Amino acid sequence: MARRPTLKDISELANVSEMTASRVLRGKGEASAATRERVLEAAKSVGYVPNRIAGSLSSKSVDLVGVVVPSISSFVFAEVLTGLSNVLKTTAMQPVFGVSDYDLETEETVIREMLSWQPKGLVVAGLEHTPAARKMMQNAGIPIVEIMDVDGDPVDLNVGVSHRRAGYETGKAILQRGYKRLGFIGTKYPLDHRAAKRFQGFQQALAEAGVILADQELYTGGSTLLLGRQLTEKLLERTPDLDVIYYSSDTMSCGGLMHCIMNEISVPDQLGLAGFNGLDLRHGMPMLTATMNAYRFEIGKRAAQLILEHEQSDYRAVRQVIEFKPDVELGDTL
Amino acid sequence: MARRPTLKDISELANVSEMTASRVLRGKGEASAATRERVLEAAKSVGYVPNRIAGSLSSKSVDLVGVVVPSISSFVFAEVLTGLSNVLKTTAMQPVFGVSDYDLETEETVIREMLSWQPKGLVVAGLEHTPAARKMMQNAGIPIVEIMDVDGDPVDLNVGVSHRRAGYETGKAILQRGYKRLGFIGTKYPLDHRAAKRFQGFQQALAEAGVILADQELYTGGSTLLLGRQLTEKLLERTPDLDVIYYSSDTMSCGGLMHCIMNEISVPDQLGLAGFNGLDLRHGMPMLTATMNAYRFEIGKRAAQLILEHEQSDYRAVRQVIEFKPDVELGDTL
DNA sequence: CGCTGCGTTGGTAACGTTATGAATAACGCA
DNA sequence: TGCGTTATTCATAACGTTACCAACGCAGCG
Repeated sequence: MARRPTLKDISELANVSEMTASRVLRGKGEASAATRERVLEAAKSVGYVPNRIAGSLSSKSVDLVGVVVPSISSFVFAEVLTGLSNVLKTTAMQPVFGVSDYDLETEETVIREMLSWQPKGLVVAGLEHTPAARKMMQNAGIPIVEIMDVDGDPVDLNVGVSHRRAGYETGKAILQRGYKRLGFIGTKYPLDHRAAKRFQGFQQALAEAGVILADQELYTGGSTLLLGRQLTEKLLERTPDLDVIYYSSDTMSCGGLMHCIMNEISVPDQLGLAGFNGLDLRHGMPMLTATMNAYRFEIGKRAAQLILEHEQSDYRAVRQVIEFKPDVELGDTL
Repeated sequence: MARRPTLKDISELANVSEMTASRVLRGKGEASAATRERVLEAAKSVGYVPNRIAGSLSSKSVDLVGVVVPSISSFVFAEVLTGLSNVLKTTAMQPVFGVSDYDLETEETVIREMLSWQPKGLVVAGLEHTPAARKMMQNAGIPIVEIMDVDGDPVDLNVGVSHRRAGYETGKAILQRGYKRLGFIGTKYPLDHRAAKRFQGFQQALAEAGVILADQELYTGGSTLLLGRQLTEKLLERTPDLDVIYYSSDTMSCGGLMHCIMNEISVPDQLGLAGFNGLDLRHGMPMLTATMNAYRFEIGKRAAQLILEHEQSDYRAVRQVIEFKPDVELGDTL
């Protein structure tokens, strides 16, 4: 009653060796119809569930893929995970998730935790890690895919977009549309390295055009519509002559749009708005906000595919970079 | 070079037994400062990562909690996972996720997969499962927490809200506000059992008041703002005299609100709107839509806590139900 | 100086499964 | 009927770690 049934129980019930039972249950190798029948019957009767831990230890192979992301509450990573999971579910692989909370020390712990399960591959968000984490990943002997960002020095495989480029291109597009008084609303670094890179790229575009950022508003924590509304209001109160705002996320820029609608600020004439991510949310809004797609779903998919492609026993890092190069989408708000 | 270092390598490097090395690395039991030093040094020098598979097999205990949800792209489950992960990260437990895609056969496979890792507990969304899945969960000998929904017969532990009640209460609230011509926009069952239950509860409230649903629009797939806008438009075109619409999700009702704003339909006078979930999104909108909170975050938290509380070697199902009973929040749109 | 006790350390045997190659049974053919 | 083959089946040894208990060495004490 108490103990979980093991292969041994099955084999005794079916009057075969453990080995034969194991083969029948896994569908590997030959077995006579009669034996197969008896084993299957025995397994069913006791509700046998194999012990993968023992199996993996013995076969030295695990059907797990580790995934480490900074957060799961954000849409961004939820979509990456969806892409990943869509690919993996066509195989026997199972994803194991860990959350780093935008903290590199936590990330190191989570990565160690993941690797200790000897997964077939590891997907990690971002290119910034502690030296110890980097070393572990280098020595892991499995494909490591760093995702989202390509601005940096990857350990092994790398799939993402250039956030520096995203900020730069958006900055240029804004200037090209004739805006002069630029504002910025974004997260406080150094928590979010990618947001910081977008800001740097943005600043570079301004610098090249000899334009100075008129004002900015920084926040910590998640992006929400409400916060976007509130910070837009605050920024405009302080600097009423802004004619465009660049947000570090579409959620925030849509919040900004809400503020404009509620206060009859005409977009994009009186105020232009631009965000980042290419979120679906934008399509429900009264106006389509400007953005640059972050290819979240595709990145997840590609990361999973890379791991499947590189699955082999003695793996060595290959340092392949896959960069998606989205264009600025002006929408109706620039 | 090729092989991953094992405890044996460490023990040879540090000139101690494997047992001593193991104890030092786990911080269990005593060891002299000198030995500890040498072992730690050796482990660091070769970048030792323990093999949890072997460890778990030996100690017969795994620090995993299985989680099976229908989808991760939806906010709803992302928040549940956040709550869960927030609690688990204060412990040594690690969540392992599986996605069932709203398909019971897939769910059965995923549950079997999860259980084969001998997790400390299993969290599953919903109360509807295949008979085989139910049986596996009953025999698992670990705490099983069915979440989201309490309208049904749980295998063991159960945390959620009554969706039947949610639909019923919302229906009553709508009628109480004096609305006469009621419309409904929701997902096509039987995919989403919970949405179906909300609809049933809603219908019951109408029936009790002798009111007949004036019109409805059903859809499959995820809820988005855009779809909410489109279906609202379609429904109103077909039945222009509707004075209120109940949506099976806040995402959809917010989309409906967008439609109203863009078409100068006055809310809540000309048209009332009500949704479900208590999504954060609502707070960024020009008006706060009516809703009923689904306690997503709390459910995740509570599920994790239940598993921690019931963690013990020979576990027997206890059949405890924890029901959250949110009130209808009228917001500005009813 | 020998004995007791405690702080350390090590040896051995699991844990439940699978890989491997050997053993057995069954079969076909001459 | 006997032998070579092939189809099944099995016994054994891992896999890397931890639990359990025995053994060791040293300090303190009589």
